[in-house]
Amino acid sequence: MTTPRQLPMAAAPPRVRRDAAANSDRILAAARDVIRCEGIESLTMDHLAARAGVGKGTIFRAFGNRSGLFAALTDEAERTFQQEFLSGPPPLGPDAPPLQRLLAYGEGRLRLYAVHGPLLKAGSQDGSGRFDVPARQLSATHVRMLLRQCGVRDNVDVLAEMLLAPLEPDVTDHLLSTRNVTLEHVVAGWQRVAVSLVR
Amino acid sequence: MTTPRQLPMAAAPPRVRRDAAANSDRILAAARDVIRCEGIESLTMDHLAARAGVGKGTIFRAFGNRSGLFAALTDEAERTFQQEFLSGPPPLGPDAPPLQRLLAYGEGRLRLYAVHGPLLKAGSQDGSGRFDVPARQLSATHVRMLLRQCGVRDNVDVLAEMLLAPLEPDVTDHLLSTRNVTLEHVVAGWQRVAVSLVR
DNA sequence: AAGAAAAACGGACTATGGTCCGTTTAGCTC
DNA sequence: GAGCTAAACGGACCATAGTCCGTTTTTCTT
Repeated sequence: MTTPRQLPMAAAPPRVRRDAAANSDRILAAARDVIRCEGIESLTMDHLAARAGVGKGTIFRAFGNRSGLFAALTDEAERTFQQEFLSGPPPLGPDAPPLQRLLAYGEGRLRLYAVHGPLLKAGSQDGSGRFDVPARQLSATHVRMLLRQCGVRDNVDVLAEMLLAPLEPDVTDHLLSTRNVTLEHVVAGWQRVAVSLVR
Repeated sequence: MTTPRQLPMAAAPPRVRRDAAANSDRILAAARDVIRCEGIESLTMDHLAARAGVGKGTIFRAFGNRSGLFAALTDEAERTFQQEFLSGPPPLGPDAPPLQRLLAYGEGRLRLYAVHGPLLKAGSQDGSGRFDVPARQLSATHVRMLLRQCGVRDNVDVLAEMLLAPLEPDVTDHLLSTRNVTLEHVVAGWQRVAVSLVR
């Protein structure tokens, strides 16, 4: 993240103690285990601490809060997706034209839901703080850049949020569960909004 | 409220006991009082119960949960807005052309935030259940209707949600507080999305 | 007006996310 | 390897939303 770009040996890399790393791993493993065996609604912090053989404080020290834990559970997929849209091949990566990249971004984000649906839903921040997560900020920056590259000049900050808001997991969840709609419909709808906005 | 439109004596009107009604009023009054004097973050259920001179169970019996309480606090403004877009004068009401109504709807919804911002923010349902509130369903139905009247034929369910999602209070709150943006910018951005979608 | 049935009351109780701080341990220095 | 320091640990503790059920009150019936 904030690793210095300079000489690798300078500027104190904040060493991670081995017990801390090991505990984080055990917590994540236990969390996946609980989710698989008992369902996501059984994943309380107390239960998880007991299951991982760890104090509750350790979980909060490692992940900050419940949302941080869920973020960590989906971190690998998120990082992969970030790599793809930052430096991967077309249509997500920088070698594709900007509109194509934008459409691919939305589709990718929505399909992430299809894979990690319950996780994302359970982990979505409760109101405040949802926007402060680094991954979300990166996404916002990315969409703003693509909008500019598509020729949008005015009000880019606002328009980017207008495009990002419908990508939140609960929107897709609602559409899929209560209206007669498939993920393909959601993708197509979002892309239609994006195309017409840029055109 | 839910007074029957038909013959008053038919269809068992579920009588509201007088003590219940009085307590609801006292709770709402106490809530506004606490918010005004001590700030919205001091409005815990225990505190409110003590302040209203009422048991905590009474609050939950009357409003269901914390979100229900906040919904009740903004109920009057919400009902007024509903009246306006269902049967009021143009540009919100049925005598205006559909696109104009749609733009006015978005603006009205966003300006509601300017008035009741903290309330709406604090009361916004925590993830699940946000879509099941009657007011939200009415809004969704309204936007779907307007989209159809604007000539949108395909995927109306999805497109309506794409337009509704950015109207959630936390989006506006984020834009206003962290980016250099005014409510007018938010309104203009949303309207641009709506116009380009329909065109 | 008295009695009965249904509804509402209230506050102790539960569940759960998150904090605090005295104790333990990893990793560095000599 | 002994000792030191900063970091991590862990579980008691706190705050708060929401539930439960014995008690009280309203309102209907006769």
